[in-house]
Formats: sequence, structure tokens, C-alpha cells
Amino acid sequence: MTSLHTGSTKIIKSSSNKIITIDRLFDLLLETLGEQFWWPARSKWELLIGAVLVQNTNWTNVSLSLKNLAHRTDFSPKAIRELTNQELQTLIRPSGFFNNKSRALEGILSWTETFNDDFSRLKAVPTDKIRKSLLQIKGVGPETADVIVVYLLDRPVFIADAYARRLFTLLGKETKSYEELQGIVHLSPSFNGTKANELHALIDVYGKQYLRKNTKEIGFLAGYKLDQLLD
DNA sequence: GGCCAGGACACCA
DNA sequence: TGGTGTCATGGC
Repeated sequence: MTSLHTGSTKIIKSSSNKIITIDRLFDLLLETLGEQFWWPARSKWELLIGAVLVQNTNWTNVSLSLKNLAHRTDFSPKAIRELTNQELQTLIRPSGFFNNKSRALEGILSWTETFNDDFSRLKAVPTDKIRKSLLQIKGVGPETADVIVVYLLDRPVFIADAYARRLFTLLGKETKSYEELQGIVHLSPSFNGTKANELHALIDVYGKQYLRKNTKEIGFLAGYKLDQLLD
């Protein structure tokens, strides 16, 4: 993994060599959309589970599954571990891919068991190490791992998801993979976990509105067209 | 009725 | 390592 928050140069260079800083992009997104207050969850357990369920799935479907889980387990890790895989699949059915996701959730709960379900024990563990351990769980890929690092552990990491890649393509930086974009975008020192959290939320909300697969018209950011953002 | 969603993985060349 | 098919539900 490349260093993501070590404060090297914070510029995004387009193919035409024009630049926009990640800080300016953040400011324009915030000005355009306002604060998003992600992640919608009342507990770290609900957040962790939602991070898996939302994979390639809209939040409406995830909410239905979360409601089922809340009713049955109150998101107690112990109660969820006591479910059979079949029962878990039934509860999370509305969010799809229940075969894969039930296995991933079981993997996550085995992972938290390694630190006695006590998130405070991760405080001294380096981000890279946590990320690697998460990636060993079947059903947890780079995006889910990073979402957990940012939203659960409040650490500054750039989440290079599909919307981010579409946005950066329009800004002149086309990339073919999650890792490639993540290697290009470096968060500035102004990004703590909270700001990285907000950046991802803003990019996704903007993306849903303007960067959907069949959207032809590209929206504006604080009055600028995307290509006008490049100085 | 088809497209899409806050991805990941197995399989193949 | 890079490209493609598969996993699945519910809303629009």
C-alpha cells in the first residue's frame, strides 16, 4: 500500500498538467452539498455491519437488513455469533449477495474477537496493519477495509471507490483500479479522520447525483464546471 | 421490464 | 495483473 496520509504533495495533476488540490476539491464539494453526517449508524457494530451490507447495494436495501438485525440481535456481537449462517442470511436477504455477505460478517466478527470486541485496543495498532488484517477476511476488499478504517477508527485514508474514480476521470485522472487512484490521491495534513469521512460522503453524494452510469450532463461544483476547476 | 446500487472474488489467459 | 462473469435484492 502506498502512504495515504503522510503529507506528501497534495495535488491532482490532470493529463494537461493542470492542477486542483484535494483541499479545494473538498471545499467546493462541501460548499455545494453541505455537511453529510455519515455514517448513519447508532453504534460501531451497526456501522461495521452496514459497511459490509452496502457493498454494491443501495442504502434503502441495507436499511431493511439493518432493521431485521436490530430487531433480532440489537447488533450485539454475541447475539449475532449465535445465529446460524442460515438465520443470518435470512435477516440480511434484502441487501442481496447474502451468501457472500453472511460469510463476510462472520469473518468480521471473528476479527473483532481477536481483540476481545474492544475497539479501543486497536488504538496503538498502525493503520497498515489493521488494513491488512481486514483484507484477509473473505468478502472484505480494499474499499470496505478503508471504510472501516475511516468510519470506525477515525483515521484519515482516501477511499478510492467507483464514484471517486468517475469524478477523477472527469478531472483528467483516469484510473483503472482502486489501488491506482489511491496511489495518486494523497490527503493533505489538514485531513483528520473526520475530514476524510466527510470527503468520502461528499464524493458519493455528489456521484449519486451527477456521476451515475448513464448520466450525460455533468453537474457543477459551487458554480464551476468540473473542467473549470483545473487551474 | 431493464437498469442500477456507498464491491468482492473466482476463473481465465 | 488485467479482463470478465457471478453473486441477489428492491426501487425507480
